Parts: sequence; structure tokens; C-alpha cells
Amino acid sequence: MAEQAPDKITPRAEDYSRWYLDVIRQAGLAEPAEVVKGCMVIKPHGYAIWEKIQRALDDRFKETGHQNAYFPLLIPESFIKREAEHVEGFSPELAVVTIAGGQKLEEPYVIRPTSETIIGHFFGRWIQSWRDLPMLINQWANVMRWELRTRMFLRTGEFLWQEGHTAHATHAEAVEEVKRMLDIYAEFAEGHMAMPVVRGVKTDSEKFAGALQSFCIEAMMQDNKALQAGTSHDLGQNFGKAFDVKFQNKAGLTEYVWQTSWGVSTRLIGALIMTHSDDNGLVLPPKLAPVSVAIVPIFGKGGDEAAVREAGAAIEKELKAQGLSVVFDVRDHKPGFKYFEWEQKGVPLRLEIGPKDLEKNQVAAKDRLGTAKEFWPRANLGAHVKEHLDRFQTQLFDRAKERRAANTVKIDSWSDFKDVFAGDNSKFVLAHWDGSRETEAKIKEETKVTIRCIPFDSPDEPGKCVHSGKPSPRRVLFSKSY
RNA sequence: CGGGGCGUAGCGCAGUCUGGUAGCGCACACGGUUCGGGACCGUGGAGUCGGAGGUUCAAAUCCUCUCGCCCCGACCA
Repeated sequence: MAEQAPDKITPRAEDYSRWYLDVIRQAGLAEPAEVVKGCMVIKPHGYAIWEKIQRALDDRFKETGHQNAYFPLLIPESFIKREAEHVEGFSPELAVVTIAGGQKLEEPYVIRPTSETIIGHFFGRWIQSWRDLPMLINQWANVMRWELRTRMFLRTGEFLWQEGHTAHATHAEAVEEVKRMLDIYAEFAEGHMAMPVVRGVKTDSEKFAGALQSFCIEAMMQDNKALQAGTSHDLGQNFGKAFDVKFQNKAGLTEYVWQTSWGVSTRLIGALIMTHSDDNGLVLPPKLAPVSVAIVPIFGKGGDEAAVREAGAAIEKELKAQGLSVVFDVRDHKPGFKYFEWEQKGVPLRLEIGPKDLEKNQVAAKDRLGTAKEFWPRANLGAHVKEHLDRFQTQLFDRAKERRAANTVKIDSWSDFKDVFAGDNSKFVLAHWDGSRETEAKIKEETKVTIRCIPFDSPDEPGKCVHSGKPSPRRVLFSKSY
């Protein structure tokens, strides 16, 4: 293990995993719970990011007609077993409650790993007629999946998420919903997180346990590995049949409903870290930064401290009037200390106000990507800052998109394929696949590479499978993944 | 769950081999001087050495068990 100075961040090039953990620690996002296996404590700065994510997504869910509700944490074990693929997919990760109130339970409860089953049960009670459809429900909740190997934010025993659950009269309408919500996720990822994503459909072996098909957004992390950032499932009538969710159509005939589910989790915070942050710590897009501007006062000797305080407070007020979240950092520390701290926390923009600035009627400014300080006139500062942050948001997105483009390649031979993924290397590889589960499994076994998705924008292009040489109608997206 | 590494003050670590009254740096508190990229001096507080059991006159150190973290592997809707 490398020697590490206290409170410093391991450079990415030296040890990417360690860097990731260092960033989380130094930014105060979270820490391992230690006393609870595989779980973490989300600290205020990390939770504040989650709240921003929640707010933005929740607004979009409401705009598209969904309502929030809440279902029990505990699910009768028999519910999970009712859908064959579902139980097979989830049973290895279940935590089960067998004793409660000092009594052994007649039927154990599982702690929800996801809520399709219990919501299916209630949908069955709530839905009778086509007039009850579509049923558009979302739940913000915690779930538990007993994972063998955990990583903060990316995979923990317990995590926070939202799960949308909807029921529709027709398959076409359900599919439309699945796509609509995937688009919302994609727009959120790109517009708010400044993280470009590939939209696509999962292969059969990668889809949700119990779904007809799963759509996803896949993002590229800085080590060129893929991260599934959101999924949206077409559940068909599988859960409708398992939980007897039926309705009478307009013709008076009884049919099973067509259901969907879709979710994103606190994993998005991990995605945010691994998309933008650098060796100096967290980098956050302004739209999700709990603090978007930090104002650092300089109280030099010979300077008028009261005047600096007054000017800083005035700037704080002006920026807040622009709807920005601002901190005027008057703590008793040296300015340099504050610079480092706000950088590690990912604050997009830092302003400095000192005696020299008062004289010149200006502020010093440095954004989280910038290398040199700039000096901005004090007049119209609010509007200028806002404009700068908008540009910063765009810059982050462009930068991430360029990085992805530079690391996305088309590959047509198996030896090239293996070269790209040699060692711990990864890229986004667009290559032909013969469509068989067997070939997919062999590729994974030989290289640890999986098919992340069949991108929606993958054009028809007949070719030969990169592994088997059999015919393929189009390229699919391969990558190592988290 | 398999292989490896590691748990000693808030953080990072030394001390463990060879048992003998628990240390260092940073952080923290107070006072003063400071303040445009991690301030300095002085004083001070803080640890049941991850936990349980055992060996011993004596255990951070030796033995057994156990919990957790990190890395690799397996697994991952």
C-alpha cells in the first residue's frame, strides 16, 4: 500500500479505486458504515447532491403525470417467489426477516430489493377498469441487496433510489412509457449531470429479472469503463399475471395490465464523481452542486476588515438573488486553506474579495476547471456569475463527450478486440455480435467484457460477429463495466 | 464466497518479528501573531491498540475465534 500523506488525494494514474475513495472522503460525501456490513453513511454534502438529483427528477416525474406513493419495506417472501425469473434473479441477494416481536414469523419477510411484487399486489386491488389506467406511481425509497463486494455509491448493501411503477391498457402504451422515462433519465444525465449517455436496450442475459426487455442509459467513466446510470423496464404482463392485475377493457373483456418499472439510484453520485472529478477532488456541475459559489474574504494587514466583510456579504446577497447557492466563508482559516477545501468539495466557482479588489472595484474569480485567476468587475456581478456557471456546465458536458468520443472505437477482429481490453484496459467498443447468448457468455469469460446495450442509434449495418464470425445485423456496445 | 493486505487518537502511520507503564505527523482546543494557494509560536486535550477468549508475573506484541475495511477473483436484474 502506497504511503499517503494525510488528507491528500491519490492521483488517478496511481490507483483509480483509491482515488475514488479519497475524493469521497475529502469531499465529505460519505463514509463506510463500518458497523453495518456493506453499508455506508451518506454525509450532508453527499446527501445534498442527492436532494438536488431528487428535486430535478421528481419535477420531471410530476410533469409527466406520475404521483408519489410509498409501499412497505418488508415484502412477504411468497410474493418474491411468484414470478419465476424474478425470484431466480434476486434470491441470492435477499435479506430476510424471520423473527419479529420475539416470535418466529409464520411467513418470513424479505427486505425489499425492489418493489415490483408488492406494488403488483396493490395494483391488483386498485385496478378494475380501463378507466383506472394508466396507473402512474413513483416511490422514493431505500432498498437492500446483499452484495458480496461493495463500493461506495456504486454498489452498497442498502441504497436510495426511486422506482417508478406503471400499469397500462396496452403493450404499445407501456412501451411508450418505458421510452419516455428513459428519455427523461437521459436528458437529466446530460442536462443536469453533464454526463453523456448511450441509450439502448439490454441483451436478454443482462435484462431485469422478470422483464420482457430492459432499456438503459450507459455512461463512460474516466477509466473508460461503463456505468449503467438508469434503467427502464418493459415488464409485459409477467407481473400482471403473477399478481392477478386485471382490468375490464372498453369491450367489457378482462385483460391483464401491461406494466413498466424504471429507476435511478444514489449510484448516480458515483457516476458524477467518476465522470468529472480530478486529482484535486470533486468536480460538480453547477446544476447539482450544493454550493455553486464560494466567496473567500482576504483580511490582510493594512486592509479594512469591516469593509471586506461588508463587500463579501453584499456579493453573497446579490448572488443569492440570482437563485444561486452561495457560501461566504468567513471562518478563521487562511485563504489558501479555504481554496483547497472548496476545490475538494467540487464547488464550481470561487470568488475572492480583498483590499485590492475593493480598491479596483472588482473580484478575483477562479472556476473549478480554470488554471488562472480572472478579475471581474464588481458591477453586474450576479448576471456575470450566472452566465459563467452556465458556460461551466456546458464545458463539463463537452469535455466528457470529447473524452468518450476519443475512447469509442469500431472493432472488427477478435485480436483487435482483445488488444483493446488487454489487462485492465477498457473502451467503448462498437462491434458486431451474432445475437446468441452463448457468444455473449464466451466473450465475457475470455475478456470480462459485456454487452452494455444495443444502442438505439446503432444503424443497420450487416457484418460478421467479432467472436463467432456469424452474421450480425448491426453493431452493439461492448465495454468493461462497474 | 476463495486468495492477499490491513485494523494502534478525528486522518495517515511507527511500534508487533524479539512480551516489560502507548508514540510520531497532521487535525482539534485555548492564547497571541497572521491572512491574495494548505500560517507560525506557546500551552493543552484526546487511545478499553477492531472485538471476545486464552497463554503469561506481565499482551498492541504470542495463540484461537470473530467483526470490519481495501485489492484481486467469482457474482452482479
